[in-house]
Amino acid sequence: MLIGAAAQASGVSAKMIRYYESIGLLARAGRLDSGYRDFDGRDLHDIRFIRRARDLGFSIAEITRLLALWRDRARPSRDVKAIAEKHIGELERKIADTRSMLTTLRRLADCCHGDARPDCPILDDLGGDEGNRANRR
Amino acid sequence: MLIGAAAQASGVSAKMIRYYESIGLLARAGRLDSGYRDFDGRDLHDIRFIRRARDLGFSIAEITRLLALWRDRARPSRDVKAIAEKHIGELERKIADTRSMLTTLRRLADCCHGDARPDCPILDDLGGDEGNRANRR
DNA sequence: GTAAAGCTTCCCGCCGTAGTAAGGTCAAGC
DNA sequence: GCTTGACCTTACTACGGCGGGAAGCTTTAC
Repeated sequence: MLIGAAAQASGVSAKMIRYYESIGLLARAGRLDSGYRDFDGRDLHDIRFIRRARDLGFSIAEITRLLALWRDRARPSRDVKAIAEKHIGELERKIADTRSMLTTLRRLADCCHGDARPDCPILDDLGGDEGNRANRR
Repeated sequence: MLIGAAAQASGVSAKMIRYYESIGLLARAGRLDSGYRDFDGRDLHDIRFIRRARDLGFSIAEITRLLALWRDRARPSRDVKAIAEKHIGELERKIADTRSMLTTLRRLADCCHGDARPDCPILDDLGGDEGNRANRR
């Protein structure tokens, strides 16, 4: 299976497959006489694993650990769960951060006429004096 | 006012102030005979503006436009509001994406014993056959 | 025989930030 | 005057995850 087919089958671009190999996330694939990479089922599995893990927002470093655990038949599920829960915490924090931006922004946008006049509470907040600023956090 | 004081007063690192100047987001600051940058009130205002806009998640490109609007006394607030609302949409999308990861991850983590045994629905999902995969979206 | 599609490596870009190195400047204290 | 240390300067590197493209080789199809 050539890299294009593996890309097609996994939803990961050929570019990224090479990249993952280069950073050691994927094992070095076998090569044909031509020098072309030749992927087998195991390789494809790993690529799909990476793809799914990235869809869940795991970082490359986390995926490295997850893949190692996957390969380890004697892994304690505790270790996997710990990684997942740490990531869950990060996602929750990210949502909270984004939501607080959103709250502020929506309040400001709601107060803005949005017409031809120059007065704008959004700019007042960004550029403005401390007194008039909306509560930011 | 030297760059260190401006950094202190704005909460933006000296590094980033130089960077913002280098990309044209900030006007080139005046210089003392020594070559040191010399920031005045206007400069400091802009730096603080940038800081607040970044706290709200605006990109550099958006801040460039927002700063230009701020400087334009004849701006239509409509333009400002449009930028804000576009950004609100992006934040909402980001939250939705993150939340859907979170939902899947939480379901998987809840099913994982998290003990010494190797069985793990999280790894099953990531590496597993299609049949057993949790509903991902 | 030739064209096109696919592969190879290598290098550059993005965004926003941090670090580090090698040097100039300035104020304080001896 | 001289040293010390804090501060400034530019210039380069790196990060995470990609994407783009050049220049060249291989394979397939007609």
